[in-house]
Amino acid sequence: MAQTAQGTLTGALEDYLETIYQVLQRQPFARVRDIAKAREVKAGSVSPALKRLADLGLVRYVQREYVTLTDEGEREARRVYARHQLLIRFFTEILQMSPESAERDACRIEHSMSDEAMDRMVRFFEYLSACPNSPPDFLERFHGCSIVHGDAAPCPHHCTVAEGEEAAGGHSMSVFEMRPGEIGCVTQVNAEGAIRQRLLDMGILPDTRVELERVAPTGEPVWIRLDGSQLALRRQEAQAVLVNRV
Amino acid sequence: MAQTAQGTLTGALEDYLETIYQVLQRQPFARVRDIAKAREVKAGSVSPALKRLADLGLVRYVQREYVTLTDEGEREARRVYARHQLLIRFFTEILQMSPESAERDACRIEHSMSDEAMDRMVRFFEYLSACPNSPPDFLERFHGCSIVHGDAAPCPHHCTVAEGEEAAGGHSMSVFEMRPGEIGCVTQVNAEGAIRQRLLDMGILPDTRVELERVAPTGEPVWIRLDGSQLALRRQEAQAVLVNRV
DNA sequence: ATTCCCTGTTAGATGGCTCTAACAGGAAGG
DNA sequence: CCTTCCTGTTAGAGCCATCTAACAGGGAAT
Repeated sequence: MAQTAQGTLTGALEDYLETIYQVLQRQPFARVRDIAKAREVKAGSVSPALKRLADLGLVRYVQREYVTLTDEGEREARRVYARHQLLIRFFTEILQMSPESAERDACRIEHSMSDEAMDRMVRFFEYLSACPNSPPDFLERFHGCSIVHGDAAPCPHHCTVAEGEEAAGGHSMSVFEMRPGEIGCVTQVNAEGAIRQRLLDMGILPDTRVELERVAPTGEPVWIRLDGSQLALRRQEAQAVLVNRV
Repeated sequence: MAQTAQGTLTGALEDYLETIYQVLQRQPFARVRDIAKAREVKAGSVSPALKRLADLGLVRYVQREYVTLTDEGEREARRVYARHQLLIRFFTEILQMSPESAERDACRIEHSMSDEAMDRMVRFFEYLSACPNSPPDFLERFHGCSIVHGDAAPCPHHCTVAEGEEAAGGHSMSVFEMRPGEIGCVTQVNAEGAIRQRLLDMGILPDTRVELERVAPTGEPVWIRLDGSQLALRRQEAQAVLVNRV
């Protein structure tokens, strides 16, 4: 995909390495078949990959024999696997993603994540579980909030303390209630499923500035300006975007 | 890199789309040169990419003329760009990564992130800023904790309330203080820089189970078992890994 | 011993992404 | 008018990753 220096450990090779590592944790040997099956790839693709890994000194590979990792290969495999595990935990335990999505995303992101990202993500976990100064029930509160488990009604707390927010400086309302020329700062996208995804994909994210340009005479398509581009929202969409007036 | 159905919007093409979108936000026109410069790619690589984007109906592209996005192209570009912005904010505002790393990681991850991951990440922001039930000073406390701004000494709170943790069930100590056969659950990797990274790369992450196997007579290399593999830790490393006895 | 099957290797093809180098088109200037 | 320069296109090459299909080697069954 991107340009890579030749003879480099590429994303796919990291994947092979990780796969071999995982196979060797379950079995005392790793055959081409096992690797092909685990990676959902044909056997014909595995051989050349092993050859390249052997050239890089990460794998001991005698044709038609079992595959083993060198010390450096195992170190590298552990490195990738550690990222994998960390991402899985972050996606499932913190963000509450489904195991399937977490696995899929982790498999792809583990290869393009910087050391720094890993470092900071670990600190997040450390903070939550090891720092006595952290709110002890943070995750429970987060996951119990209706914002998070999507199928519930809009956050009741949010509605009941709307006056509190107004006191704090902004007016809480939906884009549908804005007047032409008004500017709002998005606080929440109060919708589920396809509508929510459509709004997020448009770039309507928390803390984004939205200006209402005009409303169609029938009231139905609402035109907003965001990042310099114009977007049309249907009634249902406009009502779902909660903002603070600024 | 991976197998892609032909005629598909691939990661690199998404990148071109996003680049065009960004260029068009600054300028009223997008030339091949602008795109090449922004993507740090030679002009010769841009032409065929534009041709493919035009075939997909995402770009209007007349040879030697300016490039513009079709409606669908702009929608797609906004989608990718929204992910980009979200990741940037997450990396910098939550995880406190440097702007450079955040930018680099976001550029690569934005193409391989599921809708679900985006959804849940947005909910995290929404929870922090819109749910009155969330700890209002969560980020301040998190970022103020010595676990997070790495160069500081080990978290003072952590040390002073060690008895509290013991009362909660586990003994807090370092791997260096463990006895052979003992099993510990990692709570914190109390090191910085290369040592920290090395430990994380080995898979020593929060909530990982570590068994102490044996200590060299000189006390210096400590052998541990983790996920079924043996690892050697130097004194400094073993002392940095804080665990709860289980 | 011969045959069959399972496994792994190799060769050839496809597609993506990039580069370099050669070439084309147009505008400005002599 | 011709030259020069800037820009963009094209062709050819390299690398990666995958597939399919043909082939090789070894063990087991006949």
